[in-house]
Amino acid sequence: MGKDTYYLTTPIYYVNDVPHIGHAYTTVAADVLARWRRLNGDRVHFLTGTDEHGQKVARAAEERGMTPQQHCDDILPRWKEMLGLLHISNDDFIRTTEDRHEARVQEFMQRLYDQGDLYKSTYVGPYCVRCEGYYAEAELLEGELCPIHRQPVERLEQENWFFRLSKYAPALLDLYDAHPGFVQPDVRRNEVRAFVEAGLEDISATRTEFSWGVPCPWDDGHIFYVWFDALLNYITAAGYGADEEAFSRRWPADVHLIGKDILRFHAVYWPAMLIAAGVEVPHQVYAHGFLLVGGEKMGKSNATGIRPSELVEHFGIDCYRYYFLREISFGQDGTFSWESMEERYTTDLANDLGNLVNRVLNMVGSYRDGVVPAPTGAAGDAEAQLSRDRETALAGLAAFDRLAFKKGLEDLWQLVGGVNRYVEARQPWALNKQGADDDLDRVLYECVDALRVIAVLTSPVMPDMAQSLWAKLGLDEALEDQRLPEAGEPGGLVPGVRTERGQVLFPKLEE
RNA sequence: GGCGGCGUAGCUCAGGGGUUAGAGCACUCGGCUCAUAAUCGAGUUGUCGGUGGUUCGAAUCCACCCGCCGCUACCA
Repeated sequence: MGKDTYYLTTPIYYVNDVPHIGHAYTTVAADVLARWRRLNGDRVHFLTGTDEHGQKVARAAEERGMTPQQHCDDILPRWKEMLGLLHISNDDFIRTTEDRHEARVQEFMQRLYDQGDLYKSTYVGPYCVRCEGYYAEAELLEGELCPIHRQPVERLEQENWFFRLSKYAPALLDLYDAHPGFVQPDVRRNEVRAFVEAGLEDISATRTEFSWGVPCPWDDGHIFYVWFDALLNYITAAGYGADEEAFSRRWPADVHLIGKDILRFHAVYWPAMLIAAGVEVPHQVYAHGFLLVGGEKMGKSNATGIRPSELVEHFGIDCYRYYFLREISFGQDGTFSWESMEERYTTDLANDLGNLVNRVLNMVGSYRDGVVPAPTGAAGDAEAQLSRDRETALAGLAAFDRLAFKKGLEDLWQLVGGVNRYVEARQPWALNKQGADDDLDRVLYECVDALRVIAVLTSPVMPDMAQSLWAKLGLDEALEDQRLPEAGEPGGLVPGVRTERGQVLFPKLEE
């Protein structure tokens, strides 16, 4: 069995973090991409999960008087709640503390060890005695101080197993050059390439100063460095070493969606590990930008200031999902603000889309008792223009495959605006007064048929709204059974269906 | 310091050697009245960061300068 599945992943989230709009951003984008591929008929496997090992987790657990496992189990629901809140359609959820993961990690690392890619050496790093742990240089405060105790750290040596990363630098450079799409966007690829070209050092792959991790099978007292453990989730969850058939259908992953802060691990360490083990590398690592809040980088301090649940409560889940993808170019940093979210809600969703649905269904209701008529009147210039707008939307949405969500949504709104313009051009209220029944039938049919297409095309981004809209149209088939390109073609609507005006979509926000 | 990127309308941004520089939002005027005072049309605003250069011609290429940002390894 060869690969036949579109496999995409989010990072696995560190349990100690509190879910904030940054995590939600990556996850929603991945979900939209997953739903988009399903809409196009792909078999999709969408993975997310939690990263549960490491010293910080062990410390946090200790402070709470729990075992690390208890601590993780206790916090896990927060992350699962986020997925529920955002209506994420992941097919699997991996925890790095699961047996299916740990056993495969050990096998993978054993393989690297057996073939000589791991060797014992001495790691020297800044160590805080009171923390009983090492820090990254970047974490230290001014003057080599421990960030917690504000006391000088000392250089301490530790015997570790090192991964021969340097050996794979040429292979990595070949990879970046042969597959420019491996790291995206281009800026990020350039960074990664420059980093590797400057020369790689081998990296330590095990730790001994604490024990909360996957045990090293050939050397008691060593556990694997959490990044080796964490990155491997992408293959352990896909069936590596356990279900070779499933694995071969999914791997290599089509895309790992990540934030740019973890680019190096995904674009350097990860492919090097895979190349070493003789496993194919993923097709793409896509690093999106940061969300800025009030002009500042999202950090631990202001991250908790805006909770996804707060925004979902105020704007609704559909607007939440729509806003971040429409407002910000996915590969670049972008600014979140309450005001811009209100603006998107009001202009794009309430005025353009919600009102369009309402005005169309109201006319079908008053002129034809809610029943969609057959398009009897002749089609002319207005219909041709509407058709072009539909083409624009369909062609434009393909931008989603490049993770250019903003561009795709812009083009999709060309159709929303197009239907509004079409209504203005044909003035169904005038046709009704004149008793031009055939023409009116044509217009109403075209409008509802376009709404049908809009429901289909918006469904990856706003699945709830799309479902409500679909229900209003009274169609027999299920929305989730719709597939492109057929469902995007004109005339797919069967005359005679009974529409229901119902509740307005995206009612105006309260002041 | 090195490498890379950015600086275009009030705001967010697109474009990228060639006729009068674009989009959305905001704003102004007009039309319509089916609709969530929604919608549709028309219109206003720019020394395209600065200086110099290449060119018949530069916002678009080059150099330098100013301002901002990213990467420059073992927290995740």
